Amino acid sequence: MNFTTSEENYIKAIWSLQRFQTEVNTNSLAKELQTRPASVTDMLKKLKTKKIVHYEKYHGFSLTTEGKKVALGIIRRHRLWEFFLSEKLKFGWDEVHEVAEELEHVSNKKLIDKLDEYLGFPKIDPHGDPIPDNQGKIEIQELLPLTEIVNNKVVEIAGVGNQSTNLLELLKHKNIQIGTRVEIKKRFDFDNSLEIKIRNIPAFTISEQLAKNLLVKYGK
Amino acid sequence: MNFTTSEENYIKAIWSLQRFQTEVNTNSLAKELQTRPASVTDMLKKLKTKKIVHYEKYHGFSLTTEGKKVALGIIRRHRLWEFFLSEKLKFGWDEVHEVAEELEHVSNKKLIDKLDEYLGFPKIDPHGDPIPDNQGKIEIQELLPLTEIVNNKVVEIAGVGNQSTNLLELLKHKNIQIGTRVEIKKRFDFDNSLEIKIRNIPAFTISEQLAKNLLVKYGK
DNA sequence: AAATATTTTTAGATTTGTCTAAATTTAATT
DNA sequence: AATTAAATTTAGACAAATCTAAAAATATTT
Repeated sequence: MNFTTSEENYIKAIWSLQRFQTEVNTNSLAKELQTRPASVTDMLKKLKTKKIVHYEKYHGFSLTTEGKKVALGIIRRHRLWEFFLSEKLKFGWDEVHEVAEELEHVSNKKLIDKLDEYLGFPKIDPHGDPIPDNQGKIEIQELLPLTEIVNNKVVEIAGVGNQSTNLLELLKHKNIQIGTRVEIKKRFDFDNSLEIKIRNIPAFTISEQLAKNLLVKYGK
Repeated sequence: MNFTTSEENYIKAIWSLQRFQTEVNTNSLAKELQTRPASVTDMLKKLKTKKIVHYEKYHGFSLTTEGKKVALGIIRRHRLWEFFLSEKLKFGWDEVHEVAEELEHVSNKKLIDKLDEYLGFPKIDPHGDPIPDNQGKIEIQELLPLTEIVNNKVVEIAGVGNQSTNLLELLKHKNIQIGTRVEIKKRFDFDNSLEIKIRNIPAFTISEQLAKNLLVKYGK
């Protein structure tokens, strides 16, 4: 089945929200998509008839098995284009998301599979997120927010909590990237800010807000 | 200014038709876009308010200077993607057009300029059409009479030597149009007639006289 | 130049995706 | 449990892009 750009954006947004909150609701989806709750309700009805979401009015919603499959297809396209933009066209890792948002809606399957092959079947996009393969299989990554890590343990940044320009701008300024190794040196109870240390750079503090959005690989 | 996918398709189609027929009319544009004349009229009104076309009702239309500029931007994106698909992703030359039709509507300027650079600033797309540069400059196509082309090379008819009714009648009868792709299969020295092949039609011969008046696109 | 044919435009509907404002349902609080 | 607050949905409207059918303008033919 084919989906409009708008439908795809809804499906993708539901998928994203489902990862962090089991319960997805109309208001949070509206906020995520920068639209109105009434518009979300309208689209949910449509996606229900297409068997993409389970939905009973006033009682929340979630992606069906088919819906998840569709979502992973969109995520695959998005992340492959991000990889292409970063690796081949030399875009900064903080610039790729926005462009990939547009490219992801070109849904020609052959195009995406050939792009995948051309890129060498990459497993991880420039933000550290796993890229689903052409069967929709995705490697599950165990990532924890930096706030959960004990002091003095070196961990590697492997993802970010969201893709907002504001967050990415801040990370760029602070020179934090995917792959950067950090350790927490001190915690300040006053505002829950953290003093962190990156190799070759003097220690500096970051806000609780930021720390929550830095997802790190947790050594098993 | 930004344009919808639909607007861009109209602009591109007008540009294409303008190349071959000085006079573009509602019906031919409707046919080109596989839509209805009434829809064309609606869109023309819209494009007029955006200063993309000169248009007086019942009296034809054409792209403004601005409209031509926009058209060349779309053509540039289309042809760069075609080149990418063919050169990098190894699509067949007959498959690239369809995919490029979708990619061309992603109008991020930085993306296109970086893609151009990555591809080595190509001048010609896989169909032999020139690619406008980032200033919108396009190399004028060199057209050659079919008689100058070697055997077994597929070329596209892009013009005719003269506009006589007799010639046009003959072309119509033989089902040869602008855009028709032909290749020469055999040459007969006796009268310099050519056996030519058009896709889906059995090969047939044409006179030297006619071949001299068929102008074709010559890559490079 | 009158009649006919063709082309183009208008009028009014339809679909998609959105909105506001009001109504309804569910959740939270007293 | 009744009231208030919050979340969600409905009703009705709108803009974009399309369509059909009919009307209007232009072109062609007799």
